[in-house]
Amino acid sequence: MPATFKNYMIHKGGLTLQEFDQLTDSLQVKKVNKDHIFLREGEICEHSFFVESGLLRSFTIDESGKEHIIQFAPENWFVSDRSSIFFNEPSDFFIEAIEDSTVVFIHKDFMIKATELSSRFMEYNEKLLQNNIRHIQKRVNLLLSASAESRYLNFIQLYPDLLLRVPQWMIASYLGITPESLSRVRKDLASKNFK
Amino acid sequence: MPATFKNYMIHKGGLTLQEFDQLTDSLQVKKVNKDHIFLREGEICEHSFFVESGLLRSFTIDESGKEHIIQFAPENWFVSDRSSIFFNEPSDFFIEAIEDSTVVFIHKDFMIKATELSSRFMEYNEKLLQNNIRHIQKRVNLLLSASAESRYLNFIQLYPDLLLRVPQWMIASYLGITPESLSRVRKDLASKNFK
DNA sequence: CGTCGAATTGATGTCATTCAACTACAGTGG
DNA sequence: CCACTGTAGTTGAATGACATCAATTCGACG
Repeated sequence: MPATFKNYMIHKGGLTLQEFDQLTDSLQVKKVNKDHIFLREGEICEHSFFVESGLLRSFTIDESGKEHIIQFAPENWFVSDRSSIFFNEPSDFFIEAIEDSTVVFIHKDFMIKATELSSRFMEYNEKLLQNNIRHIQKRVNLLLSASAESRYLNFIQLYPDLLLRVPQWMIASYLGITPESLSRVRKDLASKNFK
Repeated sequence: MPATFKNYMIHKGGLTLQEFDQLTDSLQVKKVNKDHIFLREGEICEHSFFVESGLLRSFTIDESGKEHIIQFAPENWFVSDRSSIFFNEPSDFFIEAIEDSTVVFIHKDFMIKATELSSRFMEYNEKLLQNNIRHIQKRVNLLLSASAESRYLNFIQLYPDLLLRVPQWMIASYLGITPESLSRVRKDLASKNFK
């Protein structure tokens, strides 16, 4: 019944129709409202989430109460706390809907079973992992080397679609700056581009 | 002949002695001097490196010519550019010895063959990957949320042994600050602790 | 002993934060 | 329909954290 997810698993994940149908026990599709919380800090993450429609974010809250956004997950993205799932540890972060969304809850068993069932899925899964590493690694690099402005420019070229959908203060949080600073960065850029 | 590595693969990596011996074609042990470069930006990474003794680092160089240290690899650590190996892409970074070192060159075939040979090794390998993600993720978090001082404190409790071996300007580079700033941070900490 | 890179220190500059005020707007309840 | 409220975004002024530049010291090593 999760049509998008099913297609995704079959076309990109390397599962056959029959394999997929053996795994549906570990899946649930849910419609949730904006602000729904899927995972809280301290909980052990039991599911990955696949976004069929809508938009999720994952974020931490530091000792001083500030939020730091780890990742946005729009349509056809996965989000979860891999470490929490894999090592069975309490999660460091939160996962929340920032739009009304339709989300597939993928129980951790799904991945295990799918991996046993299909070597092509296993490869796909490793590819996801590797991609994830590449992605986070780039982010570390940016944070180490780039100014707020160039991080923002990088953001808009990586996620042009999100610009319109994500409130500005969340983008600031993703970039590691304050909303005020982002506002000023944008002002600067605007003045540069129109003269 | 790489005794430490062999032990490591058998005790932690889940390989049997016989399995390991089938794979030695993909291994070479080399002694290299300080400043030896294992990988340059733009090259495709063909090996993982296992440090038997000594100390390596991986780092990027940004457009303005500044180095940013990604990782230190002391004894019994692995270092490589996973993304470059996995996706067959030019590497973003450099790998270099910062002490005279003995290093096992692990050709990318090793991992592939070992994974086919042993499901226990496969699990071990995934664990390495997951650990890697956890580790980088924590770093992103620190960079987003913590001051230079607390990043330094975090560093010394994570890698107390490296403190003595790594020149200070490299630690600064790892933390994403200038050597001058790190010097001042240390001065501050010293004055706090002795009064 | 002289040289070179690492580390420290001081003076100054820059970028981003903080705090506060203000605008704009969407949602709520009277 | 309008006032009330709360949140997002912008702007300004002051502050703070870290960078930059330059000078000096320190220690390792040839």
